[in-house]
Amino acid sequence: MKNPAVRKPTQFDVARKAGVSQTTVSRILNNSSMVSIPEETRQRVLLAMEELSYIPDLTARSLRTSKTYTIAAIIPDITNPYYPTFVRGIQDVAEENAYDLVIYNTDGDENKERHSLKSVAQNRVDGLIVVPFHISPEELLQINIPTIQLTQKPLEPPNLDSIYIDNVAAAFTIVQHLIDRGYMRIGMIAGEEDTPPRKNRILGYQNAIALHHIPLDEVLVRGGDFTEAGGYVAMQELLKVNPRVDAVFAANDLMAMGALIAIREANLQVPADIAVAGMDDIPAARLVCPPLTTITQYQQNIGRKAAEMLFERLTDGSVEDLRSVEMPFSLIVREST
Amino acid sequence: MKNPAVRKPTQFDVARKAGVSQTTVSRILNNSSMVSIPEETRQRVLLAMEELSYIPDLTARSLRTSKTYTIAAIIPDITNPYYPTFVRGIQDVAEENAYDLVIYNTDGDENKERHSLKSVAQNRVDGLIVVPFHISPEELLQINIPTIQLTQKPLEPPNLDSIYIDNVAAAFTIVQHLIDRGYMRIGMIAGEEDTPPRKNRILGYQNAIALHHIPLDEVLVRGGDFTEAGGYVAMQELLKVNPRVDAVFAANDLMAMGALIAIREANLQVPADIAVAGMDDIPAARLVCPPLTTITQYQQNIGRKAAEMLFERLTDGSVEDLRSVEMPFSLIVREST
DNA sequence: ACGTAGTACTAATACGTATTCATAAGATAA
DNA sequence: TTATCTTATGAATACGTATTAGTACTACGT
Repeated sequence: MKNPAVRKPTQFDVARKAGVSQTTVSRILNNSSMVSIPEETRQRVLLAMEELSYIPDLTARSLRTSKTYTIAAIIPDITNPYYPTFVRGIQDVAEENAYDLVIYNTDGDENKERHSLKSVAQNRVDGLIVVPFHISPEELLQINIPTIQLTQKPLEPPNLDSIYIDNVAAAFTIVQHLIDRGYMRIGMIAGEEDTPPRKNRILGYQNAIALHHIPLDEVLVRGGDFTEAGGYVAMQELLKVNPRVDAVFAANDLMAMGALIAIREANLQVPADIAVAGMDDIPAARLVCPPLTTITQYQQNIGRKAAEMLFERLTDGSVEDLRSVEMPFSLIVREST
Repeated sequence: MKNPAVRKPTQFDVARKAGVSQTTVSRILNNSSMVSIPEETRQRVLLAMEELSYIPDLTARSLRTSKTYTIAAIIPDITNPYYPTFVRGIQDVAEENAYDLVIYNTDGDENKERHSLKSVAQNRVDGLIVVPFHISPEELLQINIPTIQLTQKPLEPPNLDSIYIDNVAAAFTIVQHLIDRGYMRIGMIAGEEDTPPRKNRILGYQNAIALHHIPLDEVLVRGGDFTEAGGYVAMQELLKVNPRVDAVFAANDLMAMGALIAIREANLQVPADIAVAGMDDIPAARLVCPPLTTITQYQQNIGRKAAEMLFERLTDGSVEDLRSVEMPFSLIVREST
């Protein structure tokens, strides 16, 4: 499989073959315009490279230039349908810039987040895009590489570039939609404790409820861990606690889908008996039945934008002001409400 | 954001601070058991590291040791729901081995596949897991690093480690299931031309059809590009070409879901009028309606196994025989058939 | 008393590259 | 003709680490 006998050719090998110095080879590779090289020599060297099938060693190059041509993304879980599109957005931009992407999954776990950061700090990457659940901006600042954060709102104070959607407004929008539709007893499945999305989405929910003097009762429930199973359990609890609930807002689509199943098992109809709204517009949202009303965040765009901001930092280097970019969301009404 | 003034501390800085040589620092870091270091010295050095918040430079380390502690995965598209779980399996094993993972998306495009390979060849990674659509084993051998391939069947000749599920048998199994259920006019949505999965799944389909002397007609259709949209169009064509079709086997779940939509729009019932079966058991498969009968490949296990095989090569180094590992699949019967 | 065997270190080097500094030959200017 | 400027090239070095090849110094057996 691996042939240890043959050493990979280096610039020295190419140089010897072409009858020039390693310096010249390097110059041709990077076509340094500072220095003139006759076409004849250039061709001779290129030919030698070809014949030896020389491939530059990125590691050595990195050591010399302090550039790894790699960026990192720290996300909770690629298995959560929210993230593949987000990551793909990042990756496309990375590729356009001839960069690689390494991915860390933290499962929203504090230790894993820290661990990922440590890895990133070892000069492995030139830049970082992170979806922080527990890590503070201060910790991110410490590792001292260009970083873009996905946050829930503008950073205060803004000590790091960030990109966010207004989760409070988004949650408000979808609950408002439920109210407009005439639903009055609106429960919420809120997701895991101590996570940033949970807090803001609850806030938006409460704002909408308060604004319309809707009887709040005690319909607010925690919903597991942003998974479908969590949503399923939470919905069962909701139905037990308050059987009169006529609509449910789940803090993400996965939980909304779990809720759909729980409702079906309770022999109730969606949306006739209970309306269900989710959030994120994951690909499956339009495929379940009934198709899910939700909020799209245009994840791929967020990924792209984050990466673009990062590369501006990487290439431009001009330390402009820190930016906090708000991204749009929009309501997608389908048949579940 | 980035403070260029402060140079990151190196082993030399630590050494100076602790009053020892850089050699000693390196020894302590790698706790080379070949050499004895008194506890007192060790503590002094560790303290110095702590105070300077020294972090080893992976790039330099890589150059010296020729190990990058990174592996690569080349896959078609992380946005295709088949792959996140597969990747997660790889990543979990990588993490257990303190390795990072970099991901390349090829979109099944030949140029992008080649391009990813080039990147991998630059000594960026210690090993590679690849889902090849167009790349030949010979090309993979050329880059001369430990590689595990996800294939459709045992390699012939086996010049590279591979892991596969028996796609022919899997397709046969699910078509057999349709036949058992009494369906007689079974169409297939086969996926993109010139792709390995397509060929084998068609073969399995044909085997089952042939075995039972089922009238074949001309119900076999190409189905776009393994996407839901492709499945949608293909199903429409199928219905037009042969309105009497009473079951459809789609070569993956995404296309099956597209088919479900096309069928719904034609005012037909699943499975009463037409049964639909997919393949892959992506997470959404059980959430659509009706829930999809399909074949699971246990993608996460495949990812894990591939990574484990890779790390055996990486750590053990003993060039054992090449392996071709078959992974299990199983039929999951839901309400769509 | 003297060789031998640890013990506790260090100096020097190599990994493959990009870059700075230097140089020799030819071209141009004076 | 001589001084200066280009052009074309190379030698030497640094990036930060792991490792090889020493070097003192102490302990110990005989």
